[in-house]
Amino acid sequence: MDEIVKKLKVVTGLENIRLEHPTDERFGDYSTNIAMVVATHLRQGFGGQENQKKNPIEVAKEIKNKLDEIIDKTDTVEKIEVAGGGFLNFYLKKEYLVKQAENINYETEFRSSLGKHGLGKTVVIDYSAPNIAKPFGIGHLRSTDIGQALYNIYKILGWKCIGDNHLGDWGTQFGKLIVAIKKWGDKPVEKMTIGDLEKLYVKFHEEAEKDPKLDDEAREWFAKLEKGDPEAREIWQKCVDISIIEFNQVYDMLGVKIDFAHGEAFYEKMLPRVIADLNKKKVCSESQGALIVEFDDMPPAMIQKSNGTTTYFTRDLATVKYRLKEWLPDLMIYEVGVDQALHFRQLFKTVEMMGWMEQKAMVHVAHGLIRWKGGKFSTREGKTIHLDEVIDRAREKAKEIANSTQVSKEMTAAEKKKMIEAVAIGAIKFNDLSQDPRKDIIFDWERVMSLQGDSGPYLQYTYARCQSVLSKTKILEQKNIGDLPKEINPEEVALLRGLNKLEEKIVEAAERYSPAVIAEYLVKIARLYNEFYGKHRIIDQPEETFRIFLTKATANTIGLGLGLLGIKTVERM
RNA sequence: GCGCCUAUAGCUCAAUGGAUAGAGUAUCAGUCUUCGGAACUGGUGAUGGAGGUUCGAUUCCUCCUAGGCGCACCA
Repeated sequence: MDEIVKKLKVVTGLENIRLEHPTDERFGDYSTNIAMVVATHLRQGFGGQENQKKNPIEVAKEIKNKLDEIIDKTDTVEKIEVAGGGFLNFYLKKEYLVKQAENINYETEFRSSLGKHGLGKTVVIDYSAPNIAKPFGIGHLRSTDIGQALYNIYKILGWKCIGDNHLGDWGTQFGKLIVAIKKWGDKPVEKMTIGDLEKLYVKFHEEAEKDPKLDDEAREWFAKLEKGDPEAREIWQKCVDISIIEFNQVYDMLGVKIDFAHGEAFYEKMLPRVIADLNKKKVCSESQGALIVEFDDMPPAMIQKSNGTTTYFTRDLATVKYRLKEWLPDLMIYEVGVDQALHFRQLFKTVEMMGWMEQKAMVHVAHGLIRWKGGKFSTREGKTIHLDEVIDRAREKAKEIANSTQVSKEMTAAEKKKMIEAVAIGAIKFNDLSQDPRKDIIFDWERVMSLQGDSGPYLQYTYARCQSVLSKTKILEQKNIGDLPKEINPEEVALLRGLNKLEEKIVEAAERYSPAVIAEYLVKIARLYNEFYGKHRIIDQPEETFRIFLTKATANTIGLGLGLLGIKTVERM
């Protein structure tokens, strides 16, 4: 509310004025604590000694009186109140709330208004990044879901977005894999599945514990690979091909599309140049035969191992250099697990030392690790959760519920299958996206499979419910509302207020790098709508026009929000 | 040993330094003469501990406890 802020500045003479939404509906649409701030300042002797004994409520009353004189009350503001502790609460006119909410129903205009936030700016988002020759686990699912959602959010705000899938397709692990394939592989590489490759990799680690010489062999093979040894390159290429095919199936199923998939190997040829750059700027130094970068407050990072091979730190530096040159980004977001926090702190610092980019323009969205409800998440014991299993179980659950509903009986087999798929994937994605990315996530089958309460399907259900209502009304023009009903009930006011927060929630999600902001918001909207729906009839009521308008705006809000989260809507479920 | 992160209801999560700490789930009790019950209404139930800063602290600072992650030839 620019108008209120502007007038508050005039009255108080202060620049730093922020309006917030009160925690409780009864306190209006906006509130400010400015009177408390002013009172504190007065008490401390700022700005005029004669007022030193003012308490916040008196100050608030003074401000309110002055505001009443200069604020135009014909249009937006209904009333201003002074509340308990000295809060100033602003109540907006219902007509104004409705007018705001109408914006949502003009999708083209609404989107173009959203698109002004990031106009002219570019962001590179690094996400998903599964490892070649390893199955797609739920850890990478988290990076994929959150990364894609951030991509969608920045995009709708007008940023030019570049998504890059930094595939783990290079490194000593391939030395290990080659050794394992040559020693224990029981069929040609091209006939192997990703599961076979994983087993060989696991076997390598088991054997290497008994015979440490295997590690040396693996390092040698990686050195060969880096030098372009034909046999090593061939095996490597086949492993990459097998994996990519499988990953693409996963992305198809998830409805994810990533602009580029420059893996680590892509940067291989640029590495000598990067090392030369570092040397030239004297950013790195030699230590025990290796090249390292040293920091004041962090352990050193390794650029080149003593046997001449590179590390992924070097490749990440090359990646930054490439991205800067190619896309000139204003912001770079890395959606990678928190276990790599130190690596990225070192990387960002080094990039700044090189003068390539400021540290603050690089963000590591460090998502928490996934743990079992009971305790640790042990990958060593082979207890990784494969994505396939999760989706299969979600599908079963969705099918079970669908079979008990009336609507699904009216569906064709194809429609039903599609719906079940959307619900299952929606449930899984929402589970990831509805929590603060930074926190560890407790993997709980019951919660992931929950299709009720705070869940993806709850949103899909509410959307479908809106569509059903809209299909039954005879009101044709649902976008705007001519005359308001005489009275707007509390449920309707609450819903209107909620709907009007869509834009600021999208902005907040981008600022906090947290799709969870949107997920939480959508649940709130769905709840407000369902509460309204439970208490008031829509069709064949005097207020039908207005209530259809609310229904339309709710459907549009949920539809747009779910789209940002990468969750499909369904017309019926 | 050093560094980073986390701790909110039985469980899983919310709360830009603000008003009576919100949801879901579980549990107990209700709503089907209904535009979709994958829904709605009500009850029970919480800020790890000790200090500090502030008009005001779940939020900021210090210490303690518990857990997680990381600390050069893995990524």
